Amino acid sequence: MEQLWMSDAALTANEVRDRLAANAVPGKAPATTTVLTVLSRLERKGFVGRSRDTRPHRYAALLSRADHTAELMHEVLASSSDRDAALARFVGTVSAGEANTLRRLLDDLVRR
Amino acid sequence: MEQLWMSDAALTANEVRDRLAANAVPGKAPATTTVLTVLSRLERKGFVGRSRDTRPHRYAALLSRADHTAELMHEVLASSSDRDAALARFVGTVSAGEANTLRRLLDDLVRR
DNA sequence: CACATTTTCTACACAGCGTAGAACCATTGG
DNA sequence: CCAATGGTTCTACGCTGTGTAGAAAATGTG
Repeated sequence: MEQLWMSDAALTANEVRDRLAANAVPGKAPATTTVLTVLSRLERKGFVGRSRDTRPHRYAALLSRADHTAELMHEVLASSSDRDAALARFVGTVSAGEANTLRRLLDDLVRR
Repeated sequence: MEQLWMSDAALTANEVRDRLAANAVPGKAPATTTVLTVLSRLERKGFVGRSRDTRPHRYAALLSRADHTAELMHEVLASSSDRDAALARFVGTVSAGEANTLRRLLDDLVRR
C-alpha cells in the first residue's frame, strides 16, 4: 500500500483509489472506504498528513520514500547491539556500484 | 525473542529457557514448550538450525546478529525504488563516528 | 516395560493489515 | 431550508504473525 503513496504528493482518497485501480488487475480495485481506512491508519502512525479543512481531505506523505527507507535502515541498525559489526557486514555485501555511491556521499559530507 | 539467540551458540531448549529465566522478572519466565515452539518457528524461517540427531536437540543461529542486521538493511534498501536516493538520506543522517567507520570499511574493501 | 525427559501438536489471545459495509456528516441545487 | 450526493468515520471480518503454553506423542534409561 505504501508504494502508491510515494508516487507524488497531496491527493484525495478518490484520486488514490483511481491510481490504484489503474495499475491493478481489473477485478481487484479497492473500494474508496478501504483507501480511507488505510490512509487514516497511516496518518495515525505518522506516515501521512492530511488537510482536514478542505472538503475532500487531501493526503500527502510526510516523508519521501527515500527518507522512509533511510529511517528504516537506521531503525534496523539501532536494533543491533554491535552497530559497527553490522555496518561492516553491510558494507561487505554491498555491490561495487553502491560502494562507490557511498564513497561519494561520504566525501560530500566532509565538503559541507 | 531473537535477542537471546544472538548471545552465543548451540544450546538446548532448556538451556535457552534458563538463560531467559535468568535475566527476566521473576514471575515472567517462559515455559520450555514455549521456547521449543519459538525455536521451531525460527527454524522454519531459516533463522536457526538444529541438530536432530543428538537427543536433546541443539539449536544455533545460522546468521550472527550482525549478519542478520546487515541482511535486513539490504532488504529494506532493496525495497526502495530509488536506492541511491535512499542511501543518500541514510548517509546524510548518520553520526560522525559512524561516517568514519563507513569510510574505513570502504577503504578496507578496496585494499582487498 | 515403566518412567523421565524431550519434542510435537493443538490452541488461545492479541496485534496488524487488507478489506469493505453501515452510518454519519457536510455542501449545494432546488 | 432541506433533501440528495459525495466524503468521512465506525465497526467488523478474515488472515497472518507472535507469545504463550497444555496435552499428547516420542524416545532413551534403568
